[in-house]
Amino acid sequence: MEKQFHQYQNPAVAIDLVVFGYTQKQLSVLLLNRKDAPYKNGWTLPGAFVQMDETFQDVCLRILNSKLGLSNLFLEQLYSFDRLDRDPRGRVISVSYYSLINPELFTLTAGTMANDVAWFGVDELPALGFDHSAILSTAIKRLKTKILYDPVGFELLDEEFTMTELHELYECILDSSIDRRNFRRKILDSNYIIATGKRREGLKNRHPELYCFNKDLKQNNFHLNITLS
Amino acid sequence: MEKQFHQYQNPAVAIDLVVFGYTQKQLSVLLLNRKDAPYKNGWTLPGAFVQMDETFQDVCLRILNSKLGLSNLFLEQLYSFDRLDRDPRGRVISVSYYSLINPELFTLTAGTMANDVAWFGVDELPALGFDHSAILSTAIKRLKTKILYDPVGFELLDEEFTMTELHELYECILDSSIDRRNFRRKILDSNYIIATGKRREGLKNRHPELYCFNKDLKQNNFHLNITLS
DNA sequence: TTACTTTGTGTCAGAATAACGCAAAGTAAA
DNA sequence: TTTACTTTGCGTTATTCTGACACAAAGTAA
Repeated sequence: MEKQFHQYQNPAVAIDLVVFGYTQKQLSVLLLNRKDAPYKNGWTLPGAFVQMDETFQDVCLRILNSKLGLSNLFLEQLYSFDRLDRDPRGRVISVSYYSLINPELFTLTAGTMANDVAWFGVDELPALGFDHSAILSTAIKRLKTKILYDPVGFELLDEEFTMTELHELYECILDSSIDRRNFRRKILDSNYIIATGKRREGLKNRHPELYCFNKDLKQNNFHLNITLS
Repeated sequence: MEKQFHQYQNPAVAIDLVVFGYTQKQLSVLLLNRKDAPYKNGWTLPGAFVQMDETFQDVCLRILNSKLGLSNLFLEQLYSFDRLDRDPRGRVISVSYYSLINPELFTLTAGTMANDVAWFGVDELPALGFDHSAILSTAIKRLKTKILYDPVGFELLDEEFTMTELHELYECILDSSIDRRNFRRKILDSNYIIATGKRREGLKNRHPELYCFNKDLKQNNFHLNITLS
């Protein structure tokens, strides 16, 4: 150990999570109402400090565990934030991750740190503590570009979904309208989404076809090149 | 200040830099020969610890300053690395950045921490200390995708360059051959690169046209969609 | 002068794409 | 069941984009 490890104090390192969900045709984010200062009773992204013996992934799972009944979910590093004054308590560097889940598969429970935990539509966000608005913007921007070249959207849907549901998801995230028929063709041409042969129950006669993510497909070009309008 | 800031020790945070250069038709990386343990006399990426009052950018410039006569250069955050055992001295989180420079515009000088500093072609790399091979792979992968949709390649060339030089740069970074005539068409169609009207001196008669980056152009789609072979 | 390489520009067939038509299936209400 | 309407699945077509390649003028080296 050299001087860095003792002589100087190190910045604290936190993980902040942007958990995306999709319900009622709306992209939502999981926020947490803080029980303690700073930003007491204010909304922030869920987060936690990185302890000496924890990897980023450890911390992510710890956060998710204390706020959700978690499962194996999509998790990707987003960006690291470093503004000196981003935390009023002192120097805290934030390494942010984002996650995609289907909210209907989980039940929310506020952990010990929070008064409440809730989904907010990305268009109806409250003011956020720390620099979490900047983190969230970065996450939304990343998601918008990511779904165009990487098949990650399915993480937000049921395992089986209709083409219309997938289409609405893309229109919602990209915040623009996409021609229904061209979208279908591009999605199916990619071979990443395949028909299950099944149709959803609960309607009168026949029902729209169900599709699912093609797990067998590893190496392929998924580049939607979607025309927005 | 709550318990995080005193009761627990925080991981150290370091910045590691991948400085790319391009000379003799080869993509190179700046490496540093360490004077002290760990990895004494071994090669690593240049790096430094983040002090309490420094932003990431501050640290990047500090590193570059002590190793190069630096100017305003392209600098972008790459990824944050967190393996518990990535530094034998103890827990160190690394936030990596990468930078693109034209090596001919700078002169290297080894700082106090290093025996030597040198350029290595990305195909002739020595073994690297810490997890720096992983950082470097991440940087190369990022660069390969980035030049396809963002006009950053010019950072590696002179302000004025021939179409052939740009073409060779792309073939070198992407490690594949690109049809010369289709490349030219796509580059010029993008309007990001324009002819200067000038021709390079020093040859017998007439010389190939010079081009430069179009600074006036802010919002445009630069998507090369290059066919590799 | 000759033989060769480099550079600038064009052509063209085939692929990809945006825009849009249409009919069958599903739904809701009388 | 009939009627009016919406949703879903599948085509068609004109246009643009792209890859592959030809060719000649300019530059270079003997």
